[in-house]
Amino acid sequence: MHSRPGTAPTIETIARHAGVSTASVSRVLRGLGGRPDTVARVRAAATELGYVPNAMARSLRGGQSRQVTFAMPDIGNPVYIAMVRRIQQVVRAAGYRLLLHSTGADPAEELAALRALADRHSDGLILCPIRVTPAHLEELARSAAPVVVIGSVPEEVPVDSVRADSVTGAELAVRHLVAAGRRRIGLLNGPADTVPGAARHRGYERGLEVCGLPHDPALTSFGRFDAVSGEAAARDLLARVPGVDALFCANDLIAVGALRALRGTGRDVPADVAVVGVDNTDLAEACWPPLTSVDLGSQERGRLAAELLIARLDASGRPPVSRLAVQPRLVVRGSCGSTAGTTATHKEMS
Amino acid sequence: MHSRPGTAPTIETIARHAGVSTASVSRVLRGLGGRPDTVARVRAAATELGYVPNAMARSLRGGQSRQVTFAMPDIGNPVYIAMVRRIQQVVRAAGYRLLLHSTGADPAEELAALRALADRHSDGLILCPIRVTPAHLEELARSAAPVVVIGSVPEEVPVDSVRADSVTGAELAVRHLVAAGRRRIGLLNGPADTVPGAARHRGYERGLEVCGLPHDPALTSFGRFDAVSGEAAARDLLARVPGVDALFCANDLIAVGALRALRGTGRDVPADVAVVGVDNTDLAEACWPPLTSVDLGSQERGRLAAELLIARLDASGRPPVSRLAVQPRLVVRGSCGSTAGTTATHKEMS
DNA sequence: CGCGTAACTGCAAACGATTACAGTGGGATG
DNA sequence: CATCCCACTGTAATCGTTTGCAGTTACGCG
Repeated sequence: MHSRPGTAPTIETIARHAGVSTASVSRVLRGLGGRPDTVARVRAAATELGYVPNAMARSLRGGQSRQVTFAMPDIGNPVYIAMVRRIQQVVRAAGYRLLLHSTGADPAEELAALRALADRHSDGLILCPIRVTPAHLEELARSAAPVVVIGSVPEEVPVDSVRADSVTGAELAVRHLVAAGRRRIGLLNGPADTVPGAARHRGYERGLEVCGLPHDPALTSFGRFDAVSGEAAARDLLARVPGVDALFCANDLIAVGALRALRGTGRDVPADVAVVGVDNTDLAEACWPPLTSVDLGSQERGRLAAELLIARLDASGRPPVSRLAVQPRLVVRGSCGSTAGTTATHKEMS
Repeated sequence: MHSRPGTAPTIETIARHAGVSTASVSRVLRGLGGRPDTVARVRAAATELGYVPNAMARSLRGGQSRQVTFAMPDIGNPVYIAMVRRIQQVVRAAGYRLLLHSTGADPAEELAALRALADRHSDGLILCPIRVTPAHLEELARSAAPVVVIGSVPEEVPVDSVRADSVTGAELAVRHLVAAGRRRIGLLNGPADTVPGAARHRGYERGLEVCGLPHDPALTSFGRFDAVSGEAAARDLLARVPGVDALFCANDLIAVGALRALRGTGRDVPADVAVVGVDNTDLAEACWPPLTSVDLGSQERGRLAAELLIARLDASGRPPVSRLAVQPRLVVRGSCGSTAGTTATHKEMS
């Protein structure tokens, strides 16, 4: 069983055991010189007693916890898992531990995550908000530790960020559907008052406009960013406008729900209705037909965000604020009855 | 931007500001009495200066970090996400933060997670190992902080654990397939030398035996626990034994791969080949046809593990070792051409 | 042999909070 | 008015580590 409190050897134990001062133990163990015999004795004592430095004491003294937090809306959405994976890679390589915080897309929880930085348990935060309220901006401005936002923040807030170009992504999807001969393209969106919801709506309208198609509000529906909501919204829309020949879904979860609804109402995908999702998650490969999806570079956003944060933490000088954007890429699969594709890039913007 | 180091107010700052000692500040802020005017002054100073107690200092003094770690094999597998979600719920409710560690099913990483407890950055660990080596048992026995294992550990290791009954789960699946009229049932397994791999293999054999079917080793294949491996294994098996009429897959990822292979070789599911997965993840609902899957109670295992850990952390007395087991349950969907089901229970075993 | 220099070492002060202990005051009681 | 009690407060030690500073030692060189 695990050791009783007060049992673990401290630097003091080692010092007594090796007949030197605690200062020497610390120095030897951190590799800062020492006479060969001292080094040997300390090393020996340390291994013999199985000494491990106390991380909390070290953090207190050193002023940093070597931990970073990732706060995301919903751990059930595979797109965030993709981010977590990359973030974990980067931060672990840099010697940081990763704390997780699934906020449930609740602004209050997001603010809590930001405010929690004040207690210094975390050296930095990667925040993936889905709505950005004035309160967010306020807290971002006075945050106690560096924050990197995955998403869009107004220019005037001097915070590192990595955003996807959702608008262009949605436009890409619509144009692809039009190129494939679709004319009555529905939009199954998430909540209208979220940043991604608004952006994808805008991109959808822009896509229609560019292609010279009319914008029929009856083809647009708002719900949540999950499969259950997606299925319900699709059924609704299909009932309301039976002639729909394509559905652009604001994320892959919604798309999966839509596929279910389409099967449930006896339509073939892609023959009767084409479907396109967003995020290019593992789900897109798992479902049937395989889902054409707009890849918003979640992996890359995760990696970049983590790298930005680490850079800011490790840099002694204050690097200038970075605002990165990742370019969308359409990954064509079976659900839209077509085969053309585009490729991804990301570019730095400021 | 975030505040420069040394800027944040400490208990000392508040003390000076309120004209009292640091002890009084601490007491007031922890709600341990005080004269009304003192309380008022301290509270006022604290809010005015935006004081937040330093978590590291508190941890050092208090001897606990109020953090727990969850180490799992693969964050890309939705079954572990289901666990994370529940674990996070429980530990947050108890006032703990959650650290994440995806080990990549690498025993060395798992051992590292165990040993990392020695630096006291985490008060406890929930470990989900996929192999259990003697080294694991050794480290478990001398771990520096409480550990709860999700999975099977030998009786003689006195560690809290929550296990699924994979053997019975696999047996359930096979019996169901036989009841649905299948006779040549293949097994697409993960690695043979893993605990779940071995258990599911055993359950598969037991199922065949109980139903009086011959056990043909040609129908069994071992690979990894992911979709790519599942697809390859399925193609192999189908080429080797064209007459297979059912595939029992050791997890949902493998099953998703198998579905792809079946479609690729022009077979209908469930008409030609029935498919059953394990874990009942979100994927089972997302794919087509919807996947019949053995629910091994991942959500409940996550919850129970977290509760066990919290109980051991908060309890002053040492609670006896708990070994919980969660009962499997078959969730029938379209992929096996049948409609009967069973229900889940879990029971305490020691 | 004396001196300067360099390497090593130990003491003690931080880091920021909690808390045992002792002191202070006020009010109630005799 | 003296006494006791109690609630409150402050001092200082403590958690375990790192690190500035000063003191020690050894060694090379003139």
